[in-house]
Amino acid sequence: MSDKRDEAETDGIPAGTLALDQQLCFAVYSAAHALNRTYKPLLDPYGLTYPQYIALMTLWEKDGRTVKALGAKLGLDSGTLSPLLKRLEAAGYIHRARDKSDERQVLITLTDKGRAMKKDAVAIRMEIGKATGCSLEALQALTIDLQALAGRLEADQAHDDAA
Amino acid sequence: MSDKRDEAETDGIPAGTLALDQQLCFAVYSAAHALNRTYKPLLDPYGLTYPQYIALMTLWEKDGRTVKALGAKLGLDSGTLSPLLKRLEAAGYIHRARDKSDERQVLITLTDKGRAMKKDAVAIRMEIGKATGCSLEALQALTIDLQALAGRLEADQAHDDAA
DNA sequence: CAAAATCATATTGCGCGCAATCTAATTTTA
DNA sequence: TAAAATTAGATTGCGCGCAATATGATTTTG
Repeated sequence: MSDKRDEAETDGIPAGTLALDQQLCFAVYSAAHALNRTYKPLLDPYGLTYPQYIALMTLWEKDGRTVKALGAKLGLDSGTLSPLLKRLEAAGYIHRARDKSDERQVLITLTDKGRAMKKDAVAIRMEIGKATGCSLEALQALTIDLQALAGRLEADQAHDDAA
Repeated sequence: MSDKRDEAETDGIPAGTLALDQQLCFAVYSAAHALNRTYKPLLDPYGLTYPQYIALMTLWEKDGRTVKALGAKLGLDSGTLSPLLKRLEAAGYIHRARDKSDERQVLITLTDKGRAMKKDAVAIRMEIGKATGCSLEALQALTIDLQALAGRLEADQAHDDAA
């Protein structure tokens, strides 16, 4: 009667039907939490959370961004970034200042402490790499696949917004 | 002087040094947010959040779990699950009841509404599949890689706990 | 130039995620 | 069996993430 792979269920929906995408979304969900939990003990000594650390990373790449530019890079809005950046400032990692030429904008710049943290991040990077237990090639391939997935999902959302 | 791929920076840390793992952790972070945002408009009509939907999925797979068993499956503790399950109960998707043979445990069972939702999930599944724009094979490969990554990260954490 | 529209950021409210703590039930052990 | 230890959940507090709203600053329009 029913296929071997999709065994019948009492509700009439084969057991395998929902499996794949559920597995994907659950796998992304689980991997994000697992990474978060791996970073936590490494960042706790610095009083940093994982999202705060990610924000610092983008500033190491290019300092002096506006809140909006940071938000575009991180995919976060001011509702998330404003309080996060206030906490990063209170912790001494960044400085916030209104742009004199356009008072609507707030420029985020690294402090000495924020720049110094970049050197400590090298050790954190090695710990994470060790925890993943993956080769650099495998991590790179996975990264590319994830970027492609996120890119297509975002494009799809942009498409829906236009409709 | 410096290698072509790792151009020197003013702080002495080559630009490429931090890039790879940053890209991976950021890619996982971004993909999780993108998936969440893709699910949101599909789940809003049902008054469900993405984590609530994931909890329902695990109950479709096996109904009548305890809170602890659900937490083990989802990687969540009671601090997250207790209020989430109370909201799922208030929305009419599940029923919570103390186990008569062990009053410490709370058994979570699907209501008729909760079981009926499984049929609607088929349409949601197809929307997500379309939004990813990936072949089933590609999604499956990505899922396996992510499961492997999460598995190794969790094993690493368990190892650290023992130390 | 003044009113309207737009833009950048901040604030509020709600739900998730986690650590820490609390309560009640069960099991261990002395 | 009584005391101690363990277990399952619930609660509290804090930070993230997002929608909705508010506030000023700038730009556009009439």
